Amino acid sequence: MRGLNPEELTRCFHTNGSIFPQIISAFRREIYHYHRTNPRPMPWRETDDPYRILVSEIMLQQTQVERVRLKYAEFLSAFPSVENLAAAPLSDVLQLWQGLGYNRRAVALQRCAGEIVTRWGGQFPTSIDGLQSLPGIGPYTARAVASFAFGVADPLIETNIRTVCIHFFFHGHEQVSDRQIMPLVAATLDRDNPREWYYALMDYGVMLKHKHPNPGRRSSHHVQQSRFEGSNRQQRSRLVREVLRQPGIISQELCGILSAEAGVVEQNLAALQREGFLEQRGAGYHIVENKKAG
DNA sequence: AATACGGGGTT
DNA sequence: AACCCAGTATT
Repeated sequence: MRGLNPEELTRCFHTNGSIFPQIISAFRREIYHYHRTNPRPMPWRETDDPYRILVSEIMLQQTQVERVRLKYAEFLSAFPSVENLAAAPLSDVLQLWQGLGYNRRAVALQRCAGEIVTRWGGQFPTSIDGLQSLPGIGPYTARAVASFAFGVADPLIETNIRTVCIHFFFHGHEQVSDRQIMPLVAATLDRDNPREWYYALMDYGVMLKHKHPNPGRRSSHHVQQSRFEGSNRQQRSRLVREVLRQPGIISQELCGILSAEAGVVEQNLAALQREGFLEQRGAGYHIVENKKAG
């Protein structure tokens, strides 16, 4: 039986504008109790290696845990170290990434590895600012890596944490912004063990979504996504797959295979070049190749 | 502040 | 079919 009543917590928080120590303790007990009694083992929770943690965090952006498990093992087996990833052909990285979604994450991750090797001497930056200066690493991922790899306790928000806070502290509220949620994350954070605390909070959020209509819908940042079938995202992903399958393929052939209009294909090709996926040699399109030293 | 970005699993 | 996903970069 839960000792925390969302209505009561919400009223208490909003009439005082702050949260009492007793409430913080009770909240932590509830979250940690669930975490202890419902373990969710994950390989990236069993390491302190920043490289392994970064790989997991990039894969987990907008992607569910169960879908990441397999790719994660495969990826680390293919690219066991940051040096290894930095030196790998982008086409290998993209090939392995297929099925995970959001290919640009793979491009960013490899660039990130390159910068860590060349600009940071192979050592990960340990500060949030240093991490966030790297490609593909934003406010959440910088703090996640800092917390999970280096024990840095700094408030962070992602979808599960948002869900938990809205459920307990914004009962009956709509259009809740992250700006409103952040003080709660900061106040309740277990500064002695941010890593375990965040794991627990995230697991609790996942559970809540199974038991209630997703409280995350009451976030002001919640957006309904456009359909994938027939979208440009779909075209673009097929285009990348085709260039992986047939390096050097030309625009005209792509139009045929994808049964798409030339204008659409040209536009996607141009965007993929700008974003560092593709390069054109003669008429043919290739996945970008590493510059060779010497 | 809005959009684009993947793709598969769950309801 | 709709909904969801350990977000980020660009407009």
